[in-house]
Amino acid sequence: MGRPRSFDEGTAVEAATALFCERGYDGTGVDDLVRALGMHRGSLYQAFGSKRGLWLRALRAHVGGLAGPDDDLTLLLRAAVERAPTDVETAVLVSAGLARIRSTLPADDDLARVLGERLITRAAPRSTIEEDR
Amino acid sequence: MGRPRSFDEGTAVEAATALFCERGYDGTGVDDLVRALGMHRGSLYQAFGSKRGLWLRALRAHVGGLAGPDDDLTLLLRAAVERAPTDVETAVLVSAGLARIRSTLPADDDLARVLGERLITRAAPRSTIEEDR
DNA sequence: CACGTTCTTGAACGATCGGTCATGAATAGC
DNA sequence: GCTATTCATGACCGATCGTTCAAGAACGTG
Repeated sequence: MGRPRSFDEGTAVEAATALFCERGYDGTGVDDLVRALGMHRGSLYQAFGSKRGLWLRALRAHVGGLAGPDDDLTLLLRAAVERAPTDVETAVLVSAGLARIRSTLPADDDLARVLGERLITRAAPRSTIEEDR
Repeated sequence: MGRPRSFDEGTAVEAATALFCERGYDGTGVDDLVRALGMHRGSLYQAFGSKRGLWLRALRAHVGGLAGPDDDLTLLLRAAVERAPTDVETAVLVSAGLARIRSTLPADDDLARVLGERLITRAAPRSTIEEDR
């Protein structure tokens, strides 16, 4: 019973994921989330409890969807570097994500190489995939 | 001429480096820096221009001191993931740092593996080096 | 000693931070 | 139609953000 929700929770989590990928956890304000998700502050806090709650939801979904080394690893990288050292729950989810990717690789120690490659690509001054022109 | 500085710039940059390593860029407030550096806000801004100025100073020093794959890469990792995507100067310094490490490795593509290993270690739920007990 | 210069000191700024709360609207069961 | 329950709405909170600024103290030079 009660008033029905006017937003789709999955869609909201996806939008939050996109924002967190682009600006990181600390770089994303609740106002940004409110704007991007198209919901109001109160609704956001009622649905997800806190900014961190929404972050964990997004990360959990991201990790659960990981299928192989070619997936987008942006959120996992940000989580590992920015949040894992100070947020245990994030660290646990990151571990799970790493395990998922590792299990799809021929050799266990290929994981480090895959992660390193992604990191190097993302950190390039002009973070463009194409290299010509 | 003029009044002499009451702090050592190198020491201040080192203290800032430690803080940025521990809490990241966004996670470190100017108040934190002021406390850790033992100087006042005005002095900090006069000496380094801005929080970002101090960050770039610290990162530049860190990158310049990189000698091999066994060095502490925390600041470089944080810079690559947290700042490089949105801060061109940071991205350039990260590139320089990566190049320095790569040049000390037998094969070029070993760099990715080294970085990935560090990332995995740092992201572990209990970020401890020892594994027993 | 007076002057120009550089650094110190700490109060103050507007902006933004994450989070809360009271009010009202929409639904289901009676 | 009444009640209970859930969600929407947006104003509001204190805290913290990065930054600026006016005043004064410490130096070298004339």
